[in-house]
Amino acid sequence: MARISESTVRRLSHYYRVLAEVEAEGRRMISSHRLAEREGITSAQVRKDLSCFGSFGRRGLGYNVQHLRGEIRSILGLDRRWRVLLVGAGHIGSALLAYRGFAAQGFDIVAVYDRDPSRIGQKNAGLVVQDIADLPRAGAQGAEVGVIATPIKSAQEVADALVAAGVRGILNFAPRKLFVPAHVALRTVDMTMEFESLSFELHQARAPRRRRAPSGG
Amino acid sequence: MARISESTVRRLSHYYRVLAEVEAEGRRMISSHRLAEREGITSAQVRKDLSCFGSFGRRGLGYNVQHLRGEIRSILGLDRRWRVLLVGAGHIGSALLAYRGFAAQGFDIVAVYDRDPSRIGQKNAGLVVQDIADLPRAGAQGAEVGVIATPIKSAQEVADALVAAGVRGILNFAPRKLFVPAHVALRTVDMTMEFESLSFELHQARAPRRRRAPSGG
DNA sequence: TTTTGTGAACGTGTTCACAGCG
DNA sequence: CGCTGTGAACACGTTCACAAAA
Repeated sequence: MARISESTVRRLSHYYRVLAEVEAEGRRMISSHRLAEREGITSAQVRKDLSCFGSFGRRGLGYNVQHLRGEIRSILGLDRRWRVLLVGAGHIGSALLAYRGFAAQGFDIVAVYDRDPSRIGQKNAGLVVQDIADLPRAGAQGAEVGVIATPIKSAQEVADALVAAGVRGILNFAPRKLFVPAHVALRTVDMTMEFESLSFELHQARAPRRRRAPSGG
Repeated sequence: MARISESTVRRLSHYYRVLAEVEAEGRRMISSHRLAEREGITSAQVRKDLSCFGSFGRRGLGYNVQHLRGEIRSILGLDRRWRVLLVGAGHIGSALLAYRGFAAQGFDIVAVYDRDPSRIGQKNAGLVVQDIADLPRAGAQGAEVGVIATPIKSAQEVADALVAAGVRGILNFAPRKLFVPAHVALRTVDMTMEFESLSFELHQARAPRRRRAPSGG
């Protein structure tokens, strides 16, 4: 199997969600064209993405919704459960704990850690917040994934601890680049960056081609 | 000025944050090489990105940290404030309200809306949650940005309402593709997708090149 | 005829490599 | 000599266009 691009995987995620909707609507088949339409991309892109993993469609008919959804679930590894360690019981951490969507997709938060003594021992969404000093023992829990929801300055340190605890993947919500060994998968959700990117576009829209003088031609 | 790629803008965000750190460390100058190192990219990339907007460095010396940071702040439009409407006072919405980082970067949430009667009228981080039915009047508040922190099924409808209310940019936290007019900037933060992308990579790492038979060659 | 699957063409973003300046 | 700024080379992802299958 050829190398799969990050963009393809992202779109697979989208297809998966669209297929859930389409299945709920009661449709049995869907063409690459319709699938593309709902994602705002081209049908060729859809077919190319799917062809990385096999031939799931039938010429002249399209794709069987239920079957394709099952295939993508399997490709994305969503047909199994992942044990997750959450570090940081602040606003974002609490939001993640409360969000039921992750459990629905196979991610079970099995432990929560924090550094703040006032949070340690508190119960949050059914889990008792543990001292981050106990994290190294977490490997024994068999968790494969770590989520970092701490302030920026602790993020790299926490990442190191998670790696030492034996996780194979990290989802980082702190807005900074983290360095992890090659065998550890890393994804970063950087809301700050999205805000700034939005700010850039809004700013550009007002003054699309300024050079030096604000009043100049 | 040539068209700026999305990736360049994202990296600008990163440079901006690194420069803040570097400035706090008391350094006066920084080379593209050092800047790149801290972001895990190449120095050519840094220079190319910056050259889209001007010549901020000095050959043989590098870039003045404070000056470059100011330039990027201006490029990203962070030297002004943006008025933000938040829709959805659930877990994510509350986390955003409580997060002080946004205000620090120029984003002021000026109003919060929800559909749930049990939330409407409640005070959240100093703001009274308003009925989403009152959103159309929001245009009068002069808000330029809308944040969608609602469940998936309401997201498109809320986007339409925000556009009608006159926002020029939307930051979407609901995991689905939204359709907005061309003059409205849109960014989506899709945590679910990041989880699934992580799941894919972890899954792949286990069985990197399977075909059909799990036991076959 | 409809729609997939895919090589080829195309466009965009990244890296290289070096001229030019300090 | 050190480091920036940048055209040229390269790699990668997207779109086109069509043969093959239903």
